[in-house]
Amino acid sequence: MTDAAPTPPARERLERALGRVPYFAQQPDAVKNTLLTSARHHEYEAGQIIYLAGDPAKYVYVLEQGWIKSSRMTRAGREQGLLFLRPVDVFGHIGVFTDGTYPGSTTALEHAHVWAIPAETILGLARQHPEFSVGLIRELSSRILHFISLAEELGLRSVDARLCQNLLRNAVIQDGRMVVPRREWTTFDEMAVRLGTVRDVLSRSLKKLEADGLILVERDAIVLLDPHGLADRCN
Amino acid sequence: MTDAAPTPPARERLERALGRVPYFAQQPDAVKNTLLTSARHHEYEAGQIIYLAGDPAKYVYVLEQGWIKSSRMTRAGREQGLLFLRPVDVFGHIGVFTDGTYPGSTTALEHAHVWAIPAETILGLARQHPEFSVGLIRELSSRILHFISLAEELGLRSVDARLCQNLLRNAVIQDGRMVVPRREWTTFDEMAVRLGTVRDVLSRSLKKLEADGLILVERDAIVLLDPHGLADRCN
DNA sequence: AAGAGCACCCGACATAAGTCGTGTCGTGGC
DNA sequence: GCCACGACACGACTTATGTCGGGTGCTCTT
Repeated sequence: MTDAAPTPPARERLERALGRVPYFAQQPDAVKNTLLTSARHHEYEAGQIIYLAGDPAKYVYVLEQGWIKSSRMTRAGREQGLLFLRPVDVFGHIGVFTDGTYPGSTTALEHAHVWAIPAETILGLARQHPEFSVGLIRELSSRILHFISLAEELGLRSVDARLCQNLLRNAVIQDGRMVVPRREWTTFDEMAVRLGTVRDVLSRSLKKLEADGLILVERDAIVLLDPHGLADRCN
Repeated sequence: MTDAAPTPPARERLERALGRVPYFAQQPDAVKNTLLTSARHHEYEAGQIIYLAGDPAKYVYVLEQGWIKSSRMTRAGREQGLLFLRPVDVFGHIGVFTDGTYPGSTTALEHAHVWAIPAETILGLARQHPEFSVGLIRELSSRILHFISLAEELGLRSVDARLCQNLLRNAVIQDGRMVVPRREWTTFDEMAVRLGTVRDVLSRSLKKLEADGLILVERDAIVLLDPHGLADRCN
């Protein structure tokens, strides 16, 4: 983790990053300037923990580069993924607005650049600028939507169904094929965490889908051969 | 469902109800007056549906009296409880701040009185009054905390563990005993919905706990004989 | 008093999910 | 080339969870 005051080039990067954050791009200059001068740059290596569940929530973060996950763990070591974040997502704000501790742990999945904004700065802006608050409200609401879906899936759907749904949700078109790209960190273990299960079970599920000709698991991608058939199994 | 303009006595009831809503009591008079004049009273019978998941989110509701549940269902009829609300909780706001449709269905568990506030009123207040927005932000954040816990429980904990946790969480002291009160609508089916399982499984879990001397299931309450032993099973 | 409906019980069962031990394979360091 | 390691495969197994069909007792109605 490195620390640096936002010197001109850094400030530019931050400005560009913030500009891509939904609802924050159209904030008045006063808000933007406060954010620009208060944010500090941090860097994390793959696997490094940014904060743990229960840590005091001193900062709200903006993810400039790299993927990050937020999760909760049991003593036994099982892990439930809560969010997988990519640029330019905001994280850490929930803790700031509730009891002052982060609700989940956050880990860098790959080399990541983030901007840390002090909690008081955010709270101050929210109190003074309605348009900033409304942006936060929208951000928080859409996150609730995400967690409602997560709870529904975990409570009502089988691992197979969740897998199919996740594949379809993360699919992109790549030279004519429908694929879910796999990064270096997209191991079976990580995918299992995302689905709320363990590697073995996920592996079996994938095999089953592959045997049924619905998908093709390659080193750097999962090819969706039959999106329609996959959709059928989401029930 | 009945409709009535807030005549003086009604307005008083509404005022009292709003006064008990966290973060809303200390709103400036302008905010309070807007809410008081725009809210309409509705009544629902036990089992009646207030809105379904996907309905256009025209109102934000304040629950004045009675219990309400919010849930999602599969085609097959299985149901996952998302929230169990009691006076004076707010509901329906998520849909207003996202895509304009309610994310879950809401059902009255018993005879219920609610106040419906038009979505535009809420949006307008949020844009104009920072202190109102901050109240909403806190409300939304604490709801996120709830859903994170729900997701964690569903993903990482067994039905037994969830049951123990829920019993402890809902326990109250009643003439010296630690009990979870049962209302008329607290059937095994409803409890199962809350835990994200089915009646039969819940029934077995309860039997097991009873056989082990940890609890006592009575008609109108579940007595926690050994809270410490229950806590051990929450792992 | 009979009948209907509901809440719940119970045993048998099928399937889903998680665990464990071992083995393979490719990669990267030395 | 050798070795260590991490990612993944596979089969055997246990346990958890959900489903089904039938049965009991209670309450409310008529």
